[in-house]
Amino acid sequence: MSYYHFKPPGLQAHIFLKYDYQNSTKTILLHELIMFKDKNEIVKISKVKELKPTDTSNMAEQEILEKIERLFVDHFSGKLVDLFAEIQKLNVELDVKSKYKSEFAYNVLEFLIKVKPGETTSYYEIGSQIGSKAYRAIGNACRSNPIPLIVPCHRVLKRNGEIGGFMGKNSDNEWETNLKKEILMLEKAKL
DNA sequence: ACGCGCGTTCTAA
DNA sequence: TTAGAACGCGCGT
Repeated sequence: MSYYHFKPPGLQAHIFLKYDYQNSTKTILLHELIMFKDKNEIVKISKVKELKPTDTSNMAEQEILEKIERLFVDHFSGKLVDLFAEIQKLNVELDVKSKYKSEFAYNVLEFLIKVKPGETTSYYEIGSQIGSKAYRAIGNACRSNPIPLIVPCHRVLKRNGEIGGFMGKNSDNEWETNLKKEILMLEKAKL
């Protein structure tokens, strides 16, 4: 298990990818995307999870990671990229099934990937689409999303227009909720 | 501001 | 392993 770190200019967050590189197939299996306020947190997590940094001697691996980074840089510089669709065109497999194990959570995921940059939805709307009134449970499913941004849980708002929580935090003026707002602004979504 | 609803996770047998 | 209590990026009143 390895990690790759970068920071898109314009976004107030560092991005940390946790992945495995399969040498035989030259593909990357992406397990997790984590966002951090500052770089120190990244060092902490990588130690705890016993992750090795990217093997910069492996050109094929490095190349895929830089392509992924480019997509994020483009996206947050205003060129609105469908990250889920574009990353699938690279030699990357998204490891969503290990976290989205229940049928319920998988339904939420399937709906989320249809929400494109600049659009928003609500927990209520997801509920009516998947035939459930468990709005809080939908929130929990979004929270367990292993790859935020790529699976766009940040585009889900409360029905009354409030921002709602993000990455475990739900009170105003937390770094996480401000980040959610910032991302949506960069995506030029109507709030 | 309070009660509700319901999938998931935690906890104690 | 299994029931049941507790917990939540919410909703309606």
